[in-house]
Amino acid sequence: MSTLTPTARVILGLVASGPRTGYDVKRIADSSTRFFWGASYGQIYPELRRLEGEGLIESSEEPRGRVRRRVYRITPAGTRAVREWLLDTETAFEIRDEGLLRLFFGDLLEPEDVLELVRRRRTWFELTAVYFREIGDELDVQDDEVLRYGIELMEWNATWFARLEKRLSQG
Amino acid sequence: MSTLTPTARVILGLVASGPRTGYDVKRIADSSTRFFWGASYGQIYPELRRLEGEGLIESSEEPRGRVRRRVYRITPAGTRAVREWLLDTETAFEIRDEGLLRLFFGDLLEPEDVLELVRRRRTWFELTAVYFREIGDELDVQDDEVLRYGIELMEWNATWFARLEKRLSQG
DNA sequence: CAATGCATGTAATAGGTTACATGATTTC
DNA sequence: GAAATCATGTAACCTATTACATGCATTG
Repeated sequence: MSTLTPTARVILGLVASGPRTGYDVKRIADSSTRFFWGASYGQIYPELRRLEGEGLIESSEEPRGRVRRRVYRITPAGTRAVREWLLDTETAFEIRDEGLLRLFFGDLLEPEDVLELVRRRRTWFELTAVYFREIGDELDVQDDEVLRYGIELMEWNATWFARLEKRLSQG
Repeated sequence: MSTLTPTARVILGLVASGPRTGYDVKRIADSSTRFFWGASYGQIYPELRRLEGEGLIESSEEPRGRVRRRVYRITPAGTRAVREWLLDTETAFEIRDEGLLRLFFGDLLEPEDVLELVRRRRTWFELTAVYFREIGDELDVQDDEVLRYGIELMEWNATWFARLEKRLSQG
């Protein structure tokens, strides 16, 4: 049983959700999983071939006119692999947040600079929350738990930094 | 002006906070910035030499007994570089969350499996929140905004997944 | 005297992005 | 007929982790 990379699992999951071209995978990932696990072309096309080599997906040429086009579909072995991964207990959770890093080194700055940093951060989270809401309205996916999580996480962050802002400006 | 990698900035920030050996940097990063930006030995030692080569830090041999030991200190140019970075507006924010990815592909699972997944996630966040609190108690850093953020973020997540759990089990 | 901690380092490998090249089709 | 979208791909590069090697000092 080969161990798949996280990106391979994203790709496998997307193909398991329906027949996809490499281009499809990129497009869908960019508008959904991107926020918690992205994928670039440099990964997608080689990985699709690798997954096919391992028998987890299979493909057929389905050109549109004269545009060559390869559609991938999940195999029974692929379905088993996806389910196995989804039921696995291992949990990778990682935040890479440069703003938080800056706050951590706040002692190296003047108090007013820290305040400005916090203010910018609050604004950024507010804007991102709005942006996520717009995605939901456009795609009309009110029942998407993950998108809901994203929106509420951004809102929580905006609130947290607004509170810190108040504390710092009064403190 | 060379552009520093995020890890280089973490290292630079830690050296700016006080004289450090490579070992110090690793130890401190592991107990603090690790949760939002880690650093491994494979990065630290070469990066310290690179930063010294650029004149942002300088070092001196300060052996303890017969154990060779090189202590790095920030230079004026290094101080300028750190401040410049801290005041920069660019914000890298990234979450890599496999649990969320699993939830996203929930349609590929039976509802009871999704419920179990959500339950495990809730538990994990609860435990992590407790763990973060313990770090705060041990280090006695009640005024550390970043640690506070970590604790509250874990608690918010625990609550969010508890709510989802309820929603799913009631249908 | 064993285990743990302090201390430095590197080679191999993994994982991923960026930037580019190519060309058809559809939409405005 | 220009621009956007669909579609596939790769070479070069960057960043980072893992696993290992080495050895002294301190603590129980």
